[in-house]
Amino acid sequence: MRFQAPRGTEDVLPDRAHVWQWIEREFRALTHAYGYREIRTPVFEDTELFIRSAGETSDVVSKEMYEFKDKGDRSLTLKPESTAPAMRALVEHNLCPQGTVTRLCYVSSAHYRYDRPQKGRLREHHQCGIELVGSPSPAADAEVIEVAVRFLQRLGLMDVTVRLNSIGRDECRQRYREVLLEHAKPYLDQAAEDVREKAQKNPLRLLDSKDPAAQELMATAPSILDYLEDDSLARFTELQALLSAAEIPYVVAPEIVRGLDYYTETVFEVLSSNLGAQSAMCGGGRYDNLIKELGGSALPSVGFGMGVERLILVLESIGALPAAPRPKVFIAYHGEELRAEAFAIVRQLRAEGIAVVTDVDARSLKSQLRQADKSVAEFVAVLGEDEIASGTVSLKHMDSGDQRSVLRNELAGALG
RNA sequence: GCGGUUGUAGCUCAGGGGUUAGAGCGCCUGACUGUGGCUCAGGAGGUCACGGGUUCAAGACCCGUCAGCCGCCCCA
Repeated sequence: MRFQAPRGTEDVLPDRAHVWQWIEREFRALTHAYGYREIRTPVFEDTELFIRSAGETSDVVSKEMYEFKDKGDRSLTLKPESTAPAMRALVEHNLCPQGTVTRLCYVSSAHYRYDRPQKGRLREHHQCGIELVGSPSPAADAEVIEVAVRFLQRLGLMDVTVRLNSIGRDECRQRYREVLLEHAKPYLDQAAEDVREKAQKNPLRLLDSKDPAAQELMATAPSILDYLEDDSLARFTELQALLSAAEIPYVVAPEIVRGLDYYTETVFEVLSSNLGAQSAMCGGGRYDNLIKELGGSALPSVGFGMGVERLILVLESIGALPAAPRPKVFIAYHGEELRAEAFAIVRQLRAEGIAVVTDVDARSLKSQLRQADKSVAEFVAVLGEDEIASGTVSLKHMDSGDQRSVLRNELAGALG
């Protein structure tokens, strides 16, 4: 019986693992510089947590949850997103006392959504993200967006542009929905059943529809920005000023809407043309009501999530993946009789923290050189009868081919 | 969840009813029995995704399942 990885999941193989390590290392370093502290939450949560936060009618909750009952008859769900779990933990452990601001991040956290897989869309995927809790200031939004952009730039994506919008507060959205439905009435009257249903559930969805007829209609639709409350508009304006001052490239995109119900005011995303239909690399926004909804105090907050698999696809498409780390030296030896002697050298070098590979099978010297070549080790040290006699090794630099004789007790230094 | 498309060696693919299924790359061994990459020679490696059916005969045709990909829905 042969098995394959479950549908929509991917193995990270050794040739790629260093890329993940690099992304995680860079993300930790950057978020640390901004004062974010890592949080790790369980892979599953009470199902109700996601229903309350993302919203009963959201696609994530209504059709994409990995929900199951445990042996104690509890309804649990593999987390489809990380904001709600992080905020659950924040409330549970009182991580953000009234009047303070708390910065949290998560690194390659696993997420599960039961959807039809395609390139860039998996049933298990990973996100790096941050949450800035406790501030209503547009400076908080600006900081979060800045972290996302600086991170992508740091990885080598030099032309990233943030797409930015404000969807206001509930009252504003309520009014705008009606205006939008009215505008779309002629279109909806002759639209397909599922389109009408979708419009009924969430009229804002019409805005980013890919249907040409809908797009044409939306081009002449009133903008939500004209319906924002005065204070929302003022905050949105100030956010743009802050982004400009920080030299964050952005465009206002009134059509963007997010799929989770908890978003308020600022929403944003970063797209890439290298991802096909699943073009969003990063998405986020403000959620001023969520924490209260989860039983905490009214803490206005903002955050983003970034898809690691999608990020890697983009980096790969522009040739920006880092080279694999190289072993420092391959210890080759001539014949099985010299293996113990070779291993003694190997042990000594490793004890000094040097990355060393060697052959366990005592194969021919030619074979060992080939192994060394494949391992991309920087050096090969050859140990044979002659070297034993003189207390040396023959040290070969693999890139140049230069070879010289080095005393055994000077080997570690010669590798430097 | 809907529509389409593909599945043959580790990888990229050829073979589209007729003996023991092929190529390139990769892998292993060898070409002065102490030296990688280049070249040459040899070798290993396949339940032709899986299960059923049609046929004298199926890798090929039909049905189902599983999986990948493309689009939609949605999203990271």
